[in-house]
Amino acid sequence: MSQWMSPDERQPTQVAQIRQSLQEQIRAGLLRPGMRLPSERALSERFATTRITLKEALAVLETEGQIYREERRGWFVAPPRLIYDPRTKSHFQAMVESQGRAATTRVLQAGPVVANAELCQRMGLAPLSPLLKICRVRSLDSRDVLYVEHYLLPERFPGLLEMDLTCSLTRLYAERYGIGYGQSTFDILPTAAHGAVARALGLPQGAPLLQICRLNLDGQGRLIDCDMEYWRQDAVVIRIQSDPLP
Amino acid sequence: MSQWMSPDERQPTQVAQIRQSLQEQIRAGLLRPGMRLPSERALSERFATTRITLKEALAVLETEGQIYREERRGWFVAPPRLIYDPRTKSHFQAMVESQGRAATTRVLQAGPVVANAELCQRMGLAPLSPLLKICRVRSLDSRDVLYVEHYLLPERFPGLLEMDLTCSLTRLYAERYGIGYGQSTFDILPTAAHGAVARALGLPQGAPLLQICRLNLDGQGRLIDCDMEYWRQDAVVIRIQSDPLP
DNA sequence: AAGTGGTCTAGACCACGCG
DNA sequence: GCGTGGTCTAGACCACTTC
Repeated sequence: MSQWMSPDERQPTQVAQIRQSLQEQIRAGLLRPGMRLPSERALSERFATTRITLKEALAVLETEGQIYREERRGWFVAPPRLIYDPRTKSHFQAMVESQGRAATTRVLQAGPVVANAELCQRMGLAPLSPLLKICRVRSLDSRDVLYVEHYLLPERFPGLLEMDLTCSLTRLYAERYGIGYGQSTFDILPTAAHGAVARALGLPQGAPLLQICRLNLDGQGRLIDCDMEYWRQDAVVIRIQSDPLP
Repeated sequence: MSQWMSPDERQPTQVAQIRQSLQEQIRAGLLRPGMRLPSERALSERFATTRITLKEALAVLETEGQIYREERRGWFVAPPRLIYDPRTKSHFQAMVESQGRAATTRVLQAGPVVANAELCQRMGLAPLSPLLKICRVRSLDSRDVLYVEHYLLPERFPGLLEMDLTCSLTRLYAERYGIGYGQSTFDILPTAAHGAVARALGLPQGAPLLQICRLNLDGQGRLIDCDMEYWRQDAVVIRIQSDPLP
């Protein structure tokens, strides 16, 4: 019945030892959240190894979300994760502040676009449908952690582009258009940073990300919008409390 | 208002080109789900580069979940993802079969343990509390994709270890102990493979994983168990449909 | 026995950040 | 202009899988 657990733990690799060593320093508080690590060259000397091997250890810690990088600026110790329940629609600012932290929002782009194939499929649209696209970056304690693309049906939101898009879109929907949320669907999956997302969050190409695609319907079951969220994966933990499904 | 999108797309790196090339072959169906890729050495020759660079491209595709590896066996094209709503408590087999796929379960270990610090905290237990630990590996179409550790309160489940633990624990709870689920809490976060998890799923140390920690209460709000799930991150997409929270 | 991925070495050049 | 991370080269040995 009970099976033994691999009797011979093989000796740890250099990568594992370096990872372990850095993790210990972080846990002990010697390397504090937000602090920059020494340069890769300095670390590789200190651990008597090459940069490649050292980078491999950093990559594992990055995958675990214990450290993060800013492109060409260096490696930093990850602050505590934001607790995020995707069902509490947006009010990003309120959610962040209720956890004792500071939020800001920056609009990168806002304008009409033509839906691409993936969006048409997700939103159930006719090919080449027009949409409004709003790109925003949101920060947690002055650190950019979230890049969001909102895709809205233009006919439901006339004049939206002239409004202040740095605040909650949920509030704009409700107060200016009388549109409230009903059922929503979320897809959560890890992915890698590319193009616009990588640039917006200051990540190198290929860095790990947590993607959340939300499809929002109104009280009558009609489509409101589709949001593509890309989180720095060290910055967040998805926490969902639920009663069981029927 | 609208900001231009980085006017000069810098020329793609070798890593990006290799990634692009492999992705295209996969999308076109020339490399089919489950197929093994050529060896790293063969690929690095074909792309006229070194193994390190080639491996970097494979690592990005792995992060995206387009390919996966089996330790020392090679790289494979990822099959379609299982759609998983963590709120539909277990019945792993039923969930898998309803999506037209095949499930199996293997018990690695089952026995009493002493709760570690993390578990005491998550479950709100006194230090050194006794628990029952059940380790299982679950496969999708003959591929091991999920490693689960269940931690149960021993006083609620006398004699459990003598039962057939390859089938649904949910069913055992209900049929043999009259215990059903009430509220549950899920934490979802990407992490890296280590030790027992890596061995159980045949992953190299440091490979990306999706961790889901579930804390299950019964109808009276009393703790039932805590499950630590570790998914191959290419094998699953978390999909949650929900009405908005009050 | 041959071939594979896992691990590691010892460099190099470049674009960019920062002072 | 210096140091940084980002990218890349050209090898090597070992443990393990597969034949």
